[in-house]
Order: sequence, then structure tokens, then C-alpha cells
Amino acid sequence: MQRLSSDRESADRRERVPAADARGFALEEFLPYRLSVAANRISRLFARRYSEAFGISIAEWRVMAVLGRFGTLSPGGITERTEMDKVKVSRAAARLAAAGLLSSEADAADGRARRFGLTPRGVRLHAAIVPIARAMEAELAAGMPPADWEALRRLLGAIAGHAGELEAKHEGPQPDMRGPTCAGCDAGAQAPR
Amino acid sequence: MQRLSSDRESADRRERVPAADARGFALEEFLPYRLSVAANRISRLFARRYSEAFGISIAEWRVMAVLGRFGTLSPGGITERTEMDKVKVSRAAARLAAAGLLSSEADAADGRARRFGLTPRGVRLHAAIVPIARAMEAELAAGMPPADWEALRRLLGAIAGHAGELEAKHEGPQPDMRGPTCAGCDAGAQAPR
DNA sequence: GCGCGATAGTTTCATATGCAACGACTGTCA
DNA sequence: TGACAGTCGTTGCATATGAAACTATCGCGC
Repeated sequence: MQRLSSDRESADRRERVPAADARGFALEEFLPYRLSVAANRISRLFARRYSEAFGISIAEWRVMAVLGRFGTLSPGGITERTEMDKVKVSRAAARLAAAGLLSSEADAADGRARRFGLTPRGVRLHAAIVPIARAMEAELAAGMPPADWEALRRLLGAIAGHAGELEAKHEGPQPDMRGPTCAGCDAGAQAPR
Repeated sequence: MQRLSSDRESADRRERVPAADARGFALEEFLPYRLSVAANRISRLFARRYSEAFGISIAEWRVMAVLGRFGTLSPGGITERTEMDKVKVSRAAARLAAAGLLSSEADAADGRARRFGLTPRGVRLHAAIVPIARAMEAELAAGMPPADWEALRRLLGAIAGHAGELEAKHEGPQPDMRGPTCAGCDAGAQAPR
């Protein structure tokens, strides 16, 4: 972790030396930014299509996708397999159940848990969405050579895995948070939220 | 665009044939899903760090980043360069200005426009964040070979570009929307919002 | 059996988001 | 010059989000 110039002796130097470096920072080259832009554009694309054609959101589609694959699942199981927040899963499942696409029953073995599954209508909707989703993916893939597409898929898995590790590392043991990073950043007041 | 079985003659076949295909749909292999998961994890990682260390959001950081690079910009100029919604830019800039990090003045040439720029404190904060951002990017990059990292950067640019084209195509002329996609999907009621 | 900390899921609440409406201003065309 | 369609940026509103609180239940230890 690079140390930022924390000396207070010279405002001039503080502004000139790191600023000379910082001025060269190009947001459009920054990988996290590119990733975010790409993901947002594609999410918008898919969200619009799912919403227009089927009246469901991406979160709801994900829930249906894992239920279509795994049969019945508990909210927790859905949460794991969709990588979504449990609150998001809970709400998506409630909406789908209200729309008659999901069945929900109490888990016989665990009184806290529930089992969600696709109703016959849910199965039909799932079967209708899958080809559309695949076609949209193919439309995206048509923009680059197949080898690039496969590489992108692989690299996204790799970066997500690594990011997951970093997240876990920072969530668990929180040592001297904001110590080394903020020390010396005399930015003054934190922006009001 | 793959045609989905829209025949109505046999509910059995409608359920068996496409479902057999649909059941094999693996969300975790779906590239848009992977992209979203990767982007969300990394955004959380960066958002947490920026917030803890500097009290700003990613949107605010992006505004500062482009102002640090280009000097003064109008809200519209910021919007273009950050790929963010104009509303998001407006609010981020307002918060940063309230925190004393941005200066804002009327544009002499155009009474509708404004000019935003970094205040001296904004410049210092910008100079403090850049090395942190670079260090975090390096931490991420450490998870894969440099060649893979470069490939990922390039492929993200390519996919975002292609997605942008598709978005533009679907936004402009909206011909028979939901015609070919929804035709034959007898999913019944749209999920209530 | 019976506390009691841990777990599953939902709900509450404060914030974030984006579309649409708005006010302010511009440049053009008659 | 003086309407008026178009643009710039902000604000209002309805929805989406997630952290934390809450309810119901579990299963361990005694």
C-alpha cells in the first residue's frame, strides 16, 4: 500500500509532487471503472428486455433461473446461488409468488425455512425466457471473436474470485481501518451524506 | 434471434421440449451474470474504502477524478466523461460543493451552464485518493498474470462498446418491441410491480 | 426439558436511483 | 424583436436498495 505524502511542511510541495502524478490519472483507463460501465450498460440492456417482454426484473429472473435449474430451494439457497442480498431475494421471491410464478411452502424439517419452487406457469415463463436470454448473450458475443468471449468469461470469473477474497479479508478482521489510508490526508471535513 | 416455440397446439410439448433445454441453463456460466457479480464485488470494495477513508462515494470520486484531469467542466462535460446519469452528476457535484471540495461558478458564455472545478482542498483530496485507487487496482491485478489483466481491460472496453451500440440501436428506433420476443410466451399476467 | 446463543427470513427505515417535469436560458426564424 | 422550439441543469416523485432490527425457530449444553 503506497504511502501518501503526509508531510505538512510545504503546501506547495504537497500540491505539486503528488498532483503531478495524480493529474495523470485517467478514469477511462481504470479497470474498475471500465468494469462498472460495461456491467451497467449490459444490465440496462437486459433489464429493459426482461421488463418489456415479461414484466420481471433481473433479480426476479435470477431467482427463476436457479429454481428452474435446481428445483426447489430455500431463500438461503437462492441467496447463495444468485449472489444476491438476502433481502433482495426475499422481495423478488415475494413478488414472483404474488404473480403466481412461485410456489412457497413451509419446510417440514425446519420451521424457520421455506421452500420455493416454480409453479407450472413459472416453469413456462422460465422456458420462455431462457432462449431470449441466450439470444441476447449471443448478440453481445457477436461483437468479438469467440476466443475473446471465452477469455472474457474466464477472466471475469477470476477477477470476481479474487475480489471475493479481498472482500472477505477486509470484512473479517478489521485492524487499523482508515489508519494508513487516511493518515495525512488533510482533506478536512468529510463530505456530508 | 432464436425463435422460441410459439406453437400453442401442445402444452406438453411446450413444457417438455424447451424446458429440457431451459433446465440446462446455468446462471453461473452466463456472462452478463458474471460481469454483474464481478462489478458489484469490486464496486463494494472500492466504495467501502473511499467512504471509510475519505467520506465520499464512487460517484463523487468519479467527478473529482475527471475534474482533476480536465480542470473545469460543465455538468454536461462531467456527465459525458464519467458515463453517469446527469442527475447523479448533479447531486454528486452538489454534495462535493457543499463539502468545499468543488468550486462552482456561472458560465459567462452560457447562462444555463455552470463551471465546476476543484478547490485547493479538492485538489489535495484528489491527490490523496489517486495513489489509494491505484494501489487498490494493483491489489486486484495481483490476482492474475499481467497479460490477463491487460486482456481483461481490453475486453471490457470492447464489450462496453458493443453494448453501447446495442443500447443505442434499441433506444432510437423502437419498431415492433415485444413483438417477436413476447409472442407466444403465454406467461399470462405480468408480475405486479 | 429448558434456557439461550445462533440461524432463517422478513420488515423497517434511511438513503440512492432515475424518469419526468420543471424553470432558466439560448439561438433561430419570421 | 419577439415568439418558440430546443438545451442545460435541478428538483419532485416513485421505486430500489441494503443495513439493522425484529420474529420465529433451532439445537446445544446443562
